[in-house]
Amino acid sequence: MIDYSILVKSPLFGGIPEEECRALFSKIHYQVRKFEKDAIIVQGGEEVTNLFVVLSGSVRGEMIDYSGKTVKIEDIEAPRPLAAAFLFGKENKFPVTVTANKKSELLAIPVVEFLKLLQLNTRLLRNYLNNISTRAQFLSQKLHFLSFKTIKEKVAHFLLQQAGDRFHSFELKNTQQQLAELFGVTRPSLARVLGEMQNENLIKIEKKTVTLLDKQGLNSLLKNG
Amino acid sequence: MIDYSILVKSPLFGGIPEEECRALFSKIHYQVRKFEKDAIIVQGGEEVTNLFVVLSGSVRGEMIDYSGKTVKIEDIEAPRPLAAAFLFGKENKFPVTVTANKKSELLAIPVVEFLKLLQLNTRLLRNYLNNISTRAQFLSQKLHFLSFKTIKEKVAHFLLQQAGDRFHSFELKNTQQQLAELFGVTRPSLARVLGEMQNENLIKIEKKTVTLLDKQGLNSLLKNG
DNA sequence: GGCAAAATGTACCAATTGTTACAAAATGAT
DNA sequence: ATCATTTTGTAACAATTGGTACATTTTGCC
Repeated sequence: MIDYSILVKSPLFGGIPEEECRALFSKIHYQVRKFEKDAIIVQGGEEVTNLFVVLSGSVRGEMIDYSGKTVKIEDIEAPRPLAAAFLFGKENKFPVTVTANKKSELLAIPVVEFLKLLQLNTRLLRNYLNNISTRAQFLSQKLHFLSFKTIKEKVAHFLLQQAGDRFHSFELKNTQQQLAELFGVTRPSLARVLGEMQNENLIKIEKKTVTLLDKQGLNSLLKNG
Repeated sequence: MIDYSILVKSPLFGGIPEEECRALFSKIHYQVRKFEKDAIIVQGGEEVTNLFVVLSGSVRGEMIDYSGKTVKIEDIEAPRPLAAAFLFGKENKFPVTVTANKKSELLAIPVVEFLKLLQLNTRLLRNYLNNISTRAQFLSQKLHFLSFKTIKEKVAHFLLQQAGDRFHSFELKNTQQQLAELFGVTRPSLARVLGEMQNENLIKIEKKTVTLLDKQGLNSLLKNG
C-alpha cells in the first residue's frame, strides 16, 4: 500500500490533495516493491522503464567506473523520485546503479502509466515539467560558465555578473581560494590573472573591495573569445 | 490560420495526423502573430508566457551582453519551436532577444493552453518530454566531459564509454573535428593526443576503427586526475 | 599591541593546449 | 579512374595554466 501522506511531500506529487492522489492511483497500474539492505534496485545502463519514488528507507546511486569500482555516491531519501530526468529522451538509461541503504520501499510506475497520470492531473504535469526544466536550466547555466576558456574570461564574466546594475564597486564575499575552486583553476593562477587585470587598468582590488574601472574592456574580453 | 501541413513537420507536432491537430487547436486559445522584418518578437529577460512556433519565415536569437551589444546569433526556421525548454522551471525567462529575419508568422500558445494540449494528446506529450529530456541529457553529458581537465582524460572517457561491454574494437562515427567540438578543444590538439596515446600503446587507430589495447591503462588516466 | 593562522602577491619552470601552416591520405562525385 | 573536397597527421612556436615555493600582508584572537 502507498502511504499517500508521504507521497504528497515529494516534489512530484506536492500540492495534490491526498484524496485526489488516491483516486489517481486507482486508475493506473503500479507496484510497491520492497528491497532489503544492499539489494540492487537497478543496474546502471539498464533502460528506464519505470518511474521510481522512494516511499520509505533510503537508497544510494553509485557510479561504476570502467574497471568495476564504485566511485561517487549520492543518497536519495524518501520521498524523492529516482532518475526522473531519464524517463524520456534518447538516452533513457540509468546513469547509476542504485542500491538500498537499508530496508526500503519503492513505488514503481511504468512509463506508459505515468504518462496517463500526467494527462489526468495538471498539477502533477506542472510539477514534473518544472522539475526537469529547472534541471535543464541549471545545467545550461553551469555549462555557459564552463564555456569560457581562459581564466580572464571567467573572471570578467563573474565580476560583471556580480556587479549587475549596481555601482562599479562591490564587496567580494569569497576568498581567492574559493573563487579558484569555482572556476576550476589553481589559486596562484587566479591571483596572477587578477594582477594582470589590475595592470591593464580593468579592475582595482583593495582588500575585499573590487572596483570595475573599465566595464567596456571587460566586456570585450568575453566577445573576443 | 494555421497551416497544419507545416505544423506537423515540427518536432513537437510530428507524428500527429493533420485532422487530429486541427481538432486539438479547436479546443484551445491561441494566436497567429505576424511580424515584419527586424521586428522584435520577444525581449531577452521577459517571462516566457507563450510557446512560440515559427510557422513561416525565419527568426534569430541574439544574446545581449552586459554593455548592451549583440553577441551570438542562432537562426530558427519554420517549423521549429522557440525556447521550448524555457516554458517551465524556475528561470522561465527568455535567454535571448528574438527578432524576425524577414516577414514571419509565429504561432503563440499561452502556457496554460499548451498544458491542456499536452493533456489532450499523448503523442504531443511524449514529443515534448522527449525533446526537453534529450536536451537535458545532452547538456549533462557535455558537462561531464568538461569536468575532465586534460584532453587525454576526455578521450579515455569517451573511448571507454563508446566501447562499453563490446569488444575492444569499434567504429568511430564522428570525425576528429566533431570530437574536438564535443570536447571543447581544437582539432590539432586532439590529433596530437590521439597520436601520443598510440605511441604509448594505449590505443590503435586504423581509418575509422579504434582498438583499445590497454583498458587498464586508459582507466588509470581517469582515476589519477 | 602582539601573535599565529590564513590569505595574498609573485616568481620560476614544467606541462598542456592553442595557433598556424602545410602535406598526406581518404572520401565522394562525375 | 580522376579530380576536388574533406579529413587526418604533424610540426614549430606562442600562450596559458599548473605546480611549487616563499615573502608579504591581512585577519582574527588573546
